[in-house]
Parts: sequence; structure tokens; C-alpha cells
Amino acid sequence: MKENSVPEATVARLPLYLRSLVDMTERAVATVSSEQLAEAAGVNSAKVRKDLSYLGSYGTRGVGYDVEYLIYQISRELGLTQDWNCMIVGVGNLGRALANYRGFGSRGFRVAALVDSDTAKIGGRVGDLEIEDFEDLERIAKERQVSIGIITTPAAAAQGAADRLVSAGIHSILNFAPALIQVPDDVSLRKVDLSIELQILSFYEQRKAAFDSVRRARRLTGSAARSTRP
Amino acid sequence: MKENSVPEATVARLPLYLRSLVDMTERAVATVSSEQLAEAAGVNSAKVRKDLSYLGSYGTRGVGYDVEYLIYQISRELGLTQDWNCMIVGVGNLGRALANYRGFGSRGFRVAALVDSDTAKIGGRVGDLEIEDFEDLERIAKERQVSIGIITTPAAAAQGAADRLVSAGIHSILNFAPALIQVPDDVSLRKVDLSIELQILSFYEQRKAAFDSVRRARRLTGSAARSTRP
DNA sequence: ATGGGCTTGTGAACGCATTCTCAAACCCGA
DNA sequence: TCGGGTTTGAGAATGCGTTCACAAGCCCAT
Repeated sequence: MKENSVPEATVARLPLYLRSLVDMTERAVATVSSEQLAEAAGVNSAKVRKDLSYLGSYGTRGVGYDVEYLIYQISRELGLTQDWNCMIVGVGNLGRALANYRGFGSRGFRVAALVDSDTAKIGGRVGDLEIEDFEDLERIAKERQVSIGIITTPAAAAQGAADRLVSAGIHSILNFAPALIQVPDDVSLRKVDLSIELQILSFYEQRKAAFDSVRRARRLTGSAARSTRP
Repeated sequence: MKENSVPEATVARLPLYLRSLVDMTERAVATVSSEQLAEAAGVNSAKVRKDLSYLGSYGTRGVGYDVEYLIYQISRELGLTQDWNCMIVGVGNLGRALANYRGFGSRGFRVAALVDSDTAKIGGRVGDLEIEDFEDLERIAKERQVSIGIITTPAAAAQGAADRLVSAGIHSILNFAPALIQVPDDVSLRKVDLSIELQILSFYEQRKAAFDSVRRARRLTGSAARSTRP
């Protein structure tokens, strides 16, 4: 029943549930139904129940789920009962912003290293971290037990950064550079791409604009248009 | 055949194709097959053909697609033949990084305004833009014809920011704040959530670690384990 | 002009994820 | 202890997206 293979789509929602549940403990809520959790996380209740059922049977029929216990189970499933060290590769605007991001550590993630290949930047500081040489990436990753690499380089440098992270034994990478990068099968790669998100919004925005202009045209020629369909 | 409704999944991939195609023109490639484009975009060729077929029949059998023409068609479909003005709400580390982001404008997006509710920040500059008062959001949005709102506030302020953007007549929002926000049905909302991405990576990272330790254990107790199954 | 070699476009099959539905299980009050 | 009200957990149905497979169509060499 339990055991292997939580669907990807479910994994992607677990952090949402977790966040909602943490909010609830802060409001001293002890128990939550799938209906309530669904509302808080912005999904529907059947999905919540199915998702949680992949982790096990942690609810109580007629009652709901114990908030604390569910937080623990989801955290465990997501591997958040331990801390993870991250390395940021590429200290531009975005890399700097991420390095300063509070609430990064809130859920067990710690920026343990910043590297860049620009000699003008190496040796500089961001917060209480020093910017180190990209060439020392492997050594640094090993010393600090980095397990997650975050790429915030320009697009052209992204593949090189990924290659070095992989050769340093890292197999979880989050790529912010607007470029497709290739990694071996055993490496998890996720990407966040601002310009793609904007282009998707643009698509729907344009569609709305087109629809609106049709409506405007209809309103103007309303009677004529209607008269063509008696 | 053509007409309405390009599937969401396809819309999300069009920007990828577009990027690959633009790379190709820079390398003076005139024609591309679905196979080549698939390789460049990191998907498979059947998907490319199906996706492109939603836009129309722009390929030539036995030959492939004309790169320039395809760029034009995809750009048109995505609404990138016009410029879009964006407003960044919340000028913290991330907001500042986005405001400075070059290549933002590369594909027709322009940061037209920065607003924040912190009086200490208002009046300050980021690049050649002034930080303005959040309270003036509606007026600014109208004056500058902003159509996309980018929320980079703390989580607690995100819903308020969204509400104001909506009331300013904006119906495309990109949310970077780690919070669920509610918008009316006619508003497109996309979210980018760093901590969720990290938690997803953590899940798979943990799974790998668990698997590795099983392998290690097997190696140690290999013969004994095997002997239990004769 | 014809045939061979490619590549597109698309119907059909498949698979994964979501949603529906309801029996099983729990709590609580009488 | 029993019955009513509530909620989970999971089988079944549905829907969406991906992949397969191949006919249709194009180019080029002969």
C-alpha cells in the first residue's frame, strides 16, 4: 500500500500543504479536514486526500488530520528533517538576492557557499559569506557537504556550471539561467525561468485583449451582427 | 483545424522552442526539422510536431520548418509582437534583482514601475527607475499602461498587492512571494516559489540517499542477504 | 516524368493525474 | 451499547497530455 513512488504531481504539492499546515499551527489549529486543507492550499479536497494517502493513512475518519503529526510526516517524506547545504554558482543580481534571502533557512536550507568566476568579485562578501573561486568548486562542495547547486549564471555559463556541479558529486540542481542544460539521468534538475513565465502570461493576456476587442466590435455592430442570424 | 485553444502544456513549451530557434538564427540556421528542434529544446520530436500543429501548418514535409517564419509565428501566438509594461511590487532583494535584470527587455518586456509601501524606500532609485508609493499603484498602472504585475513582497503582503493590482485593471500576475494568493477567474496568475523548488529537490535527494544506503548495506551483507533466497 | 528518401501532420493508443463516489471507520451523545 | 453525523481512503470513471505509427506530401536525382 505505502512504499515506493509518490507521483511527481503529488510531490510538487506536498510543500504547499506543508506551508498551509505550518500557518495553521501558528494559529493554534490542532486538527484539519481535507476540505479545510484543500481550501488553504488552493486545491480540491479529493486531491488532498489522494495525495496524503500516498504517504500512508495518517488521518482519522470522521475527524480529519492532526496538524502536528501531518507536518512531521510530510517533512519526513520531503527530507526536511535534515538540513541541506546549497551552493550558489554565479553571484550577479539574482545570486546576491538569493544569498540574502531570509526564510531560505526557515525550512532547513542553508547557503553554504557562493562561487563566481569573475576575479573582480572573488573575495568580496555577501552577508557573512565570502565569494569564492569557481575553479575551487569541487573542493568547496566536498568540504561543506553541499548537496544542492543553484545556478544563477548568465545563460552561456550555465552548462559549464552544471558540469562542474555534477563532477563535484552534486545531484540536485536548481537552474535560474535562461538556458537548457543537460545533466546525467541520476541528477535531479529543476528550472525557474522568469522570461518563460512572462511569455506564458503574455499569451493569455493577448488572448484576453483579442477577446475584449471582439466584444467591443460586437457591441458597436450589435444589431447588424444579430440581424444576420434571424 | 486552427482556431481556439492551444493546450496549456503546449503554451508553456512555446517559449522554449522560441529560445532554441533564436539561438539557431544566430548560428545562421535557416531550416530546422522537428527532430533537431526537439533536441535543442530538450523534448521529443512528436511533441514538437503536435505542439506546432496547434498553431497551424507551418512546416514543409520532407524539409522541416523555416526558422525565421516559425519564430514569427510563435512570437505572434505568444503576443510578443508587442511590448508589455510590467510593474514590480515590493522592492526587496529580489525586486531589485529583477529590476536590474538585463534580457528582461530582450523579448518585449519592460519594467515600467517599481512600487513599495516602505516610506524609507520611496523616492530611491534602482537603475533609472524611481521607487514610487504603493498607494499610487492604480494611478501609475493606468498612466504607464502596465499590463503585468510582478509581486516580490514578503508573503504577508502578497494578497494585498494582488488585490491592488487587480483593482488597477491588471489581469496578469507573476507571484514570487511564498504565499497562496486569490484572484478573480479572469486574472492569469503564475507563481515562482524558490522554497517549493528546493523542497522538491530535497525529496528526490533524500530518496537517492536512501537508495544508496540500501545499496551500501546490500554490499556489506551481500552473501548473507542472497543466502536467504536460495 | 518518375521513384526514392525525408519529414510533416494527425488519428489512435496509451498512461498519468484528477475527480467522482461511496463503503468503512471514527466520534459523541443519549 | 447504539445510531447519527462526519470524514477518510480508495476503486472506478473521466480527462488531458504524451507517444506511437503511418499516410500524405515535398524535394531531388536520374
